Amino acid sequence: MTQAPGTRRDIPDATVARLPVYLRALRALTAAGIDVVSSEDLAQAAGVRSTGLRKDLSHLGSYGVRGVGYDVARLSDEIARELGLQHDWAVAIVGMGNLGHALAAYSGFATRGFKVRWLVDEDPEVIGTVIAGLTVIGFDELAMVAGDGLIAVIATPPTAAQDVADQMTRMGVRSILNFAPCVLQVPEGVEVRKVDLATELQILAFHEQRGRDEDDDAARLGVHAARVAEAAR
Amino acid sequence: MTQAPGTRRDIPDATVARLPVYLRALRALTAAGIDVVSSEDLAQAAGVRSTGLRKDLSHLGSYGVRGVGYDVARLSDEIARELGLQHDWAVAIVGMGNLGHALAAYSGFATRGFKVRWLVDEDPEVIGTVIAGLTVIGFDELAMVAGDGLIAVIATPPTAAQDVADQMTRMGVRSILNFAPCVLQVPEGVEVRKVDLATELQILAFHEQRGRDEDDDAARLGVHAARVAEAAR
DNA sequence: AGGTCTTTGTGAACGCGCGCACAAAGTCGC
DNA sequence: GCGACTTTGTGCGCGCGTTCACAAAGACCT
Ligand SMILES: NC(=O)c1ccc[n+]([C@@H]2O[C@H](COP(=O)([O-])OP(=O)(O)OC[C@H]3O[C@@H](n4cnc5c(N)ncnc54)[C@H](O)[C@@H]3O)[C@@H](O)[C@H]2O)c1
Ligand SMILES: NC(=O)c1ccc[n+]([C@@H]2O[C@H](COP(=O)([O-])OP(=O)(O)OC[C@H]3O[C@@H](n4cnc5c(N)ncnc54)[C@H](O)[C@@H]3O)[C@@H](O)[C@H]2O)c1
Repeated sequence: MTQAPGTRRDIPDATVARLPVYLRALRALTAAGIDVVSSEDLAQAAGVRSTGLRKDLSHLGSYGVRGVGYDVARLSDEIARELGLQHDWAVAIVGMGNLGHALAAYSGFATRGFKVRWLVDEDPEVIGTVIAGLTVIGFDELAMVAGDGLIAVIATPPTAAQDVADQMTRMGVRSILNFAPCVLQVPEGVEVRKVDLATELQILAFHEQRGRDEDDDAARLGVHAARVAEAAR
Repeated sequence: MTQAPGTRRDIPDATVARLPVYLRALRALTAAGIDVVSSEDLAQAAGVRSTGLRKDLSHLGSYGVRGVGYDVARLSDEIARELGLQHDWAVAIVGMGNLGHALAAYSGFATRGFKVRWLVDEDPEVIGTVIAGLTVIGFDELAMVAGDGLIAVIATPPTAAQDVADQMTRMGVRSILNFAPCVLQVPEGVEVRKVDLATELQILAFHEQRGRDEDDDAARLGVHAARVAEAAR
């Protein structure tokens, strides 16, 4: 590695998006009692090519041992550090409907560096109720307690999402995960990631149809070939 | 357009991933009573650049009118056709826990070309119960009724996901949306898309930390500059 | 009917990310 | 200790996607 400690490294977005997958695979290896892994095996577990994995890891320094592989614990720590997961991040879920309930009850956040700390809604009927051990609060209350580095999850209807995003950014939130199927306008410096299930299904539908059309083509070509053969004799 | 009707067009993956967003924006315009839109305005609504939007649309043919813009209804139809949304697609949700319940109750699928037709679980306690108007069934029952073009949504714990995927592919499913945080191995020709919330949050955490570090750097540089200034006088 | 003006569609340049090939480095056997 | 073997780290080329610049096409005004 030619990287001085403490120096800012610019890691490609594509690599950053894969680091969580590597981290998950590494945790699974730890749980299985494996403490050294080759790039080939780890790549297999993460569903990528080994050469790509090595290039990704090279961006955070050279923590592998040639002829041996990577120390699972060491690499886990390095990736976690790079992702900023030494400490838990506080999460606020906004919109406690069907989806908000499921998210509040989800145990997968706590094991991966996040603590759902606030549940927020607008409906006076919902505010004050207890969900998964947390009392639902309103925006005014959140504005008073929200600290730096809070991550907001928007699970309101799309009609309310922009308004919610505006309020969150006003109180200093710079990271938003949006489940509402709509485009959010946010100020410079605020990062939005979206999860859109219907969009995912529509992409699947496109390929499903394409596969079906290709089958049709194959059938047509088969018929055509048969006709040619018939005409030829 | 230099494209003969009925010819297979190869549309870039990146474009396919954006078509659903355009379609959603177009539907909103229809609802607002707008029937002609410029690439500039549509791009704004979709959160992309107008030049990129036009290039995307050019892949499906030239349906715009120069000097005017695009006919909203016409373009909606063309995109829906391209995505294979003339008819609804049947969806089976596997794993009726917290997330499965929320998905089954979600109204956003029906309005965007999908019909949740089967709810599947393994637990005998859950099989036979009615959720959102549908009776939960087991795999054996699904295998008997599942038709061609079925899209499977996996909402089971990650430990069960691979097994579920195997069973689904065996019964001919070629499109899977996976919510379990794990990598799925599937045969050639089967398309898997994954939704991993913890991964999304970790990507946000990375940028959040990076922003924080940059603030630190700015502060440090400020201190440094002050010291330099002090030393200079 | 002709001119102007708006907006589309596309060729070309650019940058990024992926895959390949290979050298460097370190381990293990003898 | 030395050689063979394993596995990492990286320079390079290629293909894809995004952006830019501009010409073509049609509407609208006079
Ligand atoms: N349910 C799902 O499985 C699912 C799946 C994908 C996407 N989504 C999307 O997630 C969002 C939530 O879905 P849902 O099914 O939970 O909806 P829901 O109607 O059940 O719940 C919405 C909640 O948001 C609250 N809310 C409304 N406006 C608010 C505001 N301004 N501030 C704070 N809270 C507000 C409401 O009081 C309600 O509790 C929707 O945008 C939906 O499209 C849901
Ligand atoms: N709850 C959330 O908000 C949330 C968010 C993100 C991801 N996830 C992921 O989604 C998945 C489901 O989460 P959940 O909270 O609903 O879990 P859950 O434990 O509440 O429900 C899991 C359900 O799957 C069923 N199941 C288990 N094995 C099965 C099998 N082999 N075949 C069919 N059904 C089977 C169980 O009977 C149960 O009903 C998990 O992988 C979780 O990590 C959940």
